[in-house]
Amino acid sequence: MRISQRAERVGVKPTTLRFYEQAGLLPARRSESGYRLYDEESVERLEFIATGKHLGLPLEEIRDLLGVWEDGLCTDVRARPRPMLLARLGDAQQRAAELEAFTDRLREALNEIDGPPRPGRAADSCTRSRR
Amino acid sequence: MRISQRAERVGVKPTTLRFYEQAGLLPARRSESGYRLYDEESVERLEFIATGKHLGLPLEEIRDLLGVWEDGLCTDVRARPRPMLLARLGDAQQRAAELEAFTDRLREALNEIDGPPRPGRAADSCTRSRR
DNA sequence: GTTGACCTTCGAGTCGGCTGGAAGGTTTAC
DNA sequence: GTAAACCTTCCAGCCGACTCGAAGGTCAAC
Repeated sequence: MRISQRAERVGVKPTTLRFYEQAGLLPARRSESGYRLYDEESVERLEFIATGKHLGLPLEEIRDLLGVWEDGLCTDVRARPRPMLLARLGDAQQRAAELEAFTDRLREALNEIDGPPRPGRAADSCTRSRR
Repeated sequence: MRISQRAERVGVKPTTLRFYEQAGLLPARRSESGYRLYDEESVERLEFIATGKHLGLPLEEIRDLLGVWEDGLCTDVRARPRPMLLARLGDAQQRAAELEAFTDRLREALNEIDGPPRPGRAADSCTRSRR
């Protein structure tokens, strides 16, 4: 599959795929004439990249993590990715906690908007002070 | 409290606070001579900003959400922020799911690294194909 | 065999989010 | 009263992550 089709199927632009290749995130085979060729594995990688990006990881980090999936489980590299995985795991847990606090705040705001109008709170009581 | 102290106390640079003010995220009172002055509320706002950033929201979005906390609960603006809050809530839930899937993959990789060496898998079986 | 869609590389541009420097005003301590 | 530390505005620069355009090669269809 060539670059345009792959790009379209995952919802990005061909330039982005070229950029990812250059950044070491998405290797591509080449045809005889030099065209990039993508197989199904590239979809998996691109989904992984999308998730990492959505979680706010920089491409460099995503590239390293991809390296862990891709060929990181061989004995000779066993030791290397461990600290990174642990660090990322810690991040992810912290982020999950933040996310929960954040959704709580959002829900709270929604409740205040949607809930029954509270008697003690007139419209003109709206000041800069919160809660 | 002036800009340097506030910046130091929340772990950012004064330039960043000025940038946030200019971007409409962090208003500041001014002294007679024009110095920015920050009260305790600014810490709350900055924590909120930090969380939003950590969740990957653009500053523009964070600014709008801050507007909701800040003065969004008055009757005359009740209707406005609701769709945004719902959208953000949806995002947050989706993100939480992604985060969980991601930590699962991290843990899985750690298990493969740390776990007992599996007999059927020699060091030279390390190929590009995954799992 | 030429047209048009697609591909290549390379280099420059864009955008968000800062970051730093210059030129000058204020405050504090000696 | 002056030096150091801090503040102001303004404007230019940087970094990550794309995004685009130019100049040219490839390939399928007519």
